[in-house]
Amino acid sequence: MNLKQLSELLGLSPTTVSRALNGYPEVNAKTRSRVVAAAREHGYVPNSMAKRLATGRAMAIGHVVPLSDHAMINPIFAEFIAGAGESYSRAGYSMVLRVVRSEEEADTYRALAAAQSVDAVMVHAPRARDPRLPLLDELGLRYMVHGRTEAETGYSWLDMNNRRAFLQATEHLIGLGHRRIALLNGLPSMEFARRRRDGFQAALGAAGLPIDPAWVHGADMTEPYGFEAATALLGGANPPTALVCSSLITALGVARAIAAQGLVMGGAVSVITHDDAMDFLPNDGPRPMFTSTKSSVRAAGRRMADLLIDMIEGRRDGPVTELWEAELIEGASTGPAPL
Amino acid sequence: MNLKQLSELLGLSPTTVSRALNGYPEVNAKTRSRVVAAAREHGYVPNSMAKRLATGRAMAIGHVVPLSDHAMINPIFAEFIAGAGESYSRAGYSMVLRVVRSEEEADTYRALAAAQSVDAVMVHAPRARDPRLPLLDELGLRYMVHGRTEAETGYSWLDMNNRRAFLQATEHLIGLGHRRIALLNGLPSMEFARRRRDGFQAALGAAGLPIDPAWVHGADMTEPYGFEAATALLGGANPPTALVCSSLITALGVARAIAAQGLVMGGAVSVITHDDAMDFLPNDGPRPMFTSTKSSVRAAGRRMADLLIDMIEGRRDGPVTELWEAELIEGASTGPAPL
DNA sequence: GGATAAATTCAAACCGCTTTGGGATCGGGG
DNA sequence: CCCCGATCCCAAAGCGGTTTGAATTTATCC
Repeated sequence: MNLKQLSELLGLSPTTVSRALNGYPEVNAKTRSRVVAAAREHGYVPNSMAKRLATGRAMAIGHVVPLSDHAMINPIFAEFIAGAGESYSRAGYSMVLRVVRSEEEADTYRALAAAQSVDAVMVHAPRARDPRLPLLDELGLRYMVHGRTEAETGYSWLDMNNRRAFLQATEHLIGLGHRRIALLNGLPSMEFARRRRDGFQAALGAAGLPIDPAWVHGADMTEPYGFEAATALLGGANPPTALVCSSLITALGVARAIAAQGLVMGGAVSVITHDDAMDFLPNDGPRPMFTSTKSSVRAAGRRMADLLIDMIEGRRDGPVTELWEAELIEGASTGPAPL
Repeated sequence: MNLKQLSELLGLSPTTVSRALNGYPEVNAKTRSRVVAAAREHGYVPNSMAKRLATGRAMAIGHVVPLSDHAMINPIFAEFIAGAGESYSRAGYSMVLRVVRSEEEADTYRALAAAQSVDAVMVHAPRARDPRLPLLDELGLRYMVHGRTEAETGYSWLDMNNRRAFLQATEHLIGLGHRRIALLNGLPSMEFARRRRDGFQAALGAAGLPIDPAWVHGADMTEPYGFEAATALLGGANPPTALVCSSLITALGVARAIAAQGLVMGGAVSVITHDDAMDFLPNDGPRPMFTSTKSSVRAAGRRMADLLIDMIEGRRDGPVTELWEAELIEGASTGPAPL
């Protein structure tokens, strides 16, 4: 059933039927309800391609994820997708996902722009000076960044206050008497990791504690990474009494390492981790397993999608930025520093 | 730059330019190379909506994920998406993801079909008799199922041999002398979980071991689920000496529970888990942490996308089915049953 | 060299919707 | 009673491609 057939069936012109269904004012209320009823009855839904072609709006938002970059296709990304997808669906948009080899990334953006396949794109995991932003500016493709680059103005972004979260986490440990604290960060090339390290080091500096570069690690946030890094750290001479960790997954590896050494987490060794609130790893309840700085990536995805759609539809303009604060939640993994 | 502009610029008709770019034979080789060169030079890319409207092919594959169903938006789903996305991109398709409330699921399929927004859909996490399949048949929407329903014919699917994997895993434990074995399965409503339980019970039955329903658990495969179920099992009277587990994530919770009881995994308690090969939880190396039945979900996504595209493009027809065998890999989590 | 077949190219119709620019139709005011 | 502005509806022209059917060129053969 297409528009023409429906209009013939109703004895109306396609024009009127189209207007009736799209809520234009110049159609009689009676006519409109007749049209709407018929459309529903016959299950008429406008052909999406025809509609998109005619309106020039793709009703879609692109996500380009480079393949070689392991850190992207991970549970955190999945959470974001879930949140954004929720908002997209609610607004009638669809998500266009392209998984490409990283050397094809730029061309993929070009193609998306040239083919007008999407109304905007979402940019994930920015670097300090990310080449994607100037490219997208050049292409005239609207975008929003999850996270920030080094610069914080001139584009739309939503970010967690990584620096402050890690500052607070570290201060929390210092407040518990810890003096020897290590950091298991994400990939150093990622801007979020830089900011987290900044916060971590700022807290140490403010407390007059030395910063040992050997105690600052950075890698893809896997479970074995946590295990191995923690094992090495704890096995060294004069080991740290506390660890700050960038991901709950890595923290699980840390917990495993601590147990393997016969130590007790929250006793001899304290751990505090950032928690992206993934629902297959709930770290909650009255006494969560880990003390954490928590911020829901899914909620961020939802919010960013809403904002981006507002921009696309002209309800909001100019770069919009939002900085979210993580919540420090006390769990079982921290305790006073051992004497 | 659109087709008309490009053709004027070349002094050719849109017809010829279109044909030249799409590889039709009835165009002079010289003309073709001239057209191709000009297109590349001016960065001409056909408007995707116009092309899709004209050809009637959406060049997109839909994934509808119901929101309330927590089990779907999880790392396993993300892996699948990554694999399928890879194939889609290679073939020029895009993935259309719709995250909807479960009560909207059917209507979403109807809308996708009516609007002709996708050429096919991928069906995830089927139940024994999944209402989606008859719906899709009725809508005439092509689809492929990741997993199987109770029935195994009449539709296209790719599945892991869940029954045999769990049969072998259980046999492996029995071979090590274990007599008291528990199962931590996925959600019982899922068909894959039923098949896994079948395999598990078949192995017990074949060995003449009793099947204690209290030792068969089923839930969303989270980490705390593993911890709690294992804690309860191990804390009981006459506890199991081995556990079969449906997911590496849950297995991590099990490992934590074992450590918390002061037991040694692979010693007093053996664990064998299914491993979907998620790259943030690599369970490999010369001596992986867990003995596992391994099957890459990402590879499954890749393969299914390839098959589905073959069907869409007419290179293959009739229901196609593929049954993958998981690989049993010995790790550190299993050992002979304690005396 | 002209007829005939093959190789190229083109004009126009079409995909299914939106939207512009008019026409009817109707009610109210002068 | 006639005119004018609303109100409601419609024909036709896009949107930017593909594809059919026909026209034009070029090559081939007697």
